[in-house]
Amino acid sequence: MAVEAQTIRVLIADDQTLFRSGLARLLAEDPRITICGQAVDGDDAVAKSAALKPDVILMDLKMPGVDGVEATAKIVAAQPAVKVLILTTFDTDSFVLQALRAGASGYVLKDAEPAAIASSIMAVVAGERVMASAVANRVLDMLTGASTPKEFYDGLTGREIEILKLIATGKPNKQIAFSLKISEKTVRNHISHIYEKLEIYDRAQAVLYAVRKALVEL
Amino acid sequence: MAVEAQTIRVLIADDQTLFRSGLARLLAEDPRITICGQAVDGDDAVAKSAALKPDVILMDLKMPGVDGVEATAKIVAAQPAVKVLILTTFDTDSFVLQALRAGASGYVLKDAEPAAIASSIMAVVAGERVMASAVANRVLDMLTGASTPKEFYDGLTGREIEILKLIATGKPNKQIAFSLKISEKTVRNHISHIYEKLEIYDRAQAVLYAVRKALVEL
DNA sequence: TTCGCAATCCGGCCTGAGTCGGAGATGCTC
DNA sequence: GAGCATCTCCGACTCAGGCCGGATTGCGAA
Repeated sequence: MAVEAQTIRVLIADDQTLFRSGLARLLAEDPRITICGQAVDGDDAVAKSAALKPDVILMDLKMPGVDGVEATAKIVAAQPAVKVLILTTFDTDSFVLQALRAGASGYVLKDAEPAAIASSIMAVVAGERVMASAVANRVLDMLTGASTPKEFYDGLTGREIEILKLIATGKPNKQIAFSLKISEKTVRNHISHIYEKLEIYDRAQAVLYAVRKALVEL
Repeated sequence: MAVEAQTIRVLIADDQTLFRSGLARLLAEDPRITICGQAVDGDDAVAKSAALKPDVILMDLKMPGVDGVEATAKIVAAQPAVKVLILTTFDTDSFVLQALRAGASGYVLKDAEPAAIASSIMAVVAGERVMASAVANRVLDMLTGASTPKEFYDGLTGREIEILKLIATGKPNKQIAFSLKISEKTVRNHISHIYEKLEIYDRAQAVLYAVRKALVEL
């Protein structure tokens, strides 16, 4: 008990058992850290967080069912004192920002050194925000750039992103127009602008762009 | 030395440092197993395999540059005695079969229990083939079904899959026809058949199908 | 051998998609 | 107020994409 009061209590949320176990084992070697539990998906993370009241949650973004972003939002809302540290493979570009908006204290890449994870945990407990370098620049650009969330999708406007998402679900223009309650011609104009900005030529490439940027679920 | 002669020497190949380290730590606890090295990509795996001569290689499928399938083929060709055990997240459906064709001794899922990994390692060393259940049925169907690799992609023929892959890279029909040295009309006919079999209506959905089935890289 | 299937090709037909030019309505910024 | 960006709409045009019918070759199974 006296020991636990001094160590950081960490909850690991990741759907891959092997990764979770390995990470738990690695972190357990650090005397400053205690693994207080493991969660296999977003719902489980929310529940275990409430029950175990950890200091820090290591949260994977891509999980079945309730994903990391949603789980982060719920946990932060219910327990503001809990720090959420996102674990990402980095190929899910856009979700990192969403997670930070949802209240995460930072994120680290899955191919970081084990020691770096421990350091990051200590840092967020101290109230700092931790950002792995690669995406950090863009995040900082967003924050310093007078909160303009632009230029993240190559200058697409909100409406264009909205339409791009619908394209990427396989919907034809007519259905897109119906969904957004606008004319089909307008949809086509938007799409033309999208192609221009992304320097692509047709729908198939638009779908690929969208999945690469993780604008749609697979 | 006497100890090493009795333990299984394992090489881990995975691009995620954290996963690799965690797995190494987990396996190191099993007295029957010794981690003799780690590789960060396919090329590295081939090189370290030649240098370290491990008994078993745990090989991730999705790695930057040379992927697991190619590395497996090279290693099996150069060192037939080495057993390659594929580690997969399971969302890369098609590559599992390719890896097995390339000479892998089996595959295990990344969300398996740590103990199961150790058991699998022991099994492949003993000359067995290890298959995680989920995909195994289909693999068995293929083997028992008089070696007909059909019905794996909803009944698409080889040619159709070939064309579907090209669609999913964003190529228009004309370029597909040129690549395959066939008429564009023929391409369109094949595509019609693809749509029929997959119960879809256009290119965008075909692209989505392909990325879901991991027929194309992102 | 006959049958079926895969793969190849053709031509015609129709629709969806994408381009172009123009235009009105907001709303923000300088 | 002028300028700019965004969102909206329209008409008209072109063409790639998708569908249908029909036909040939070759291969493997019945």
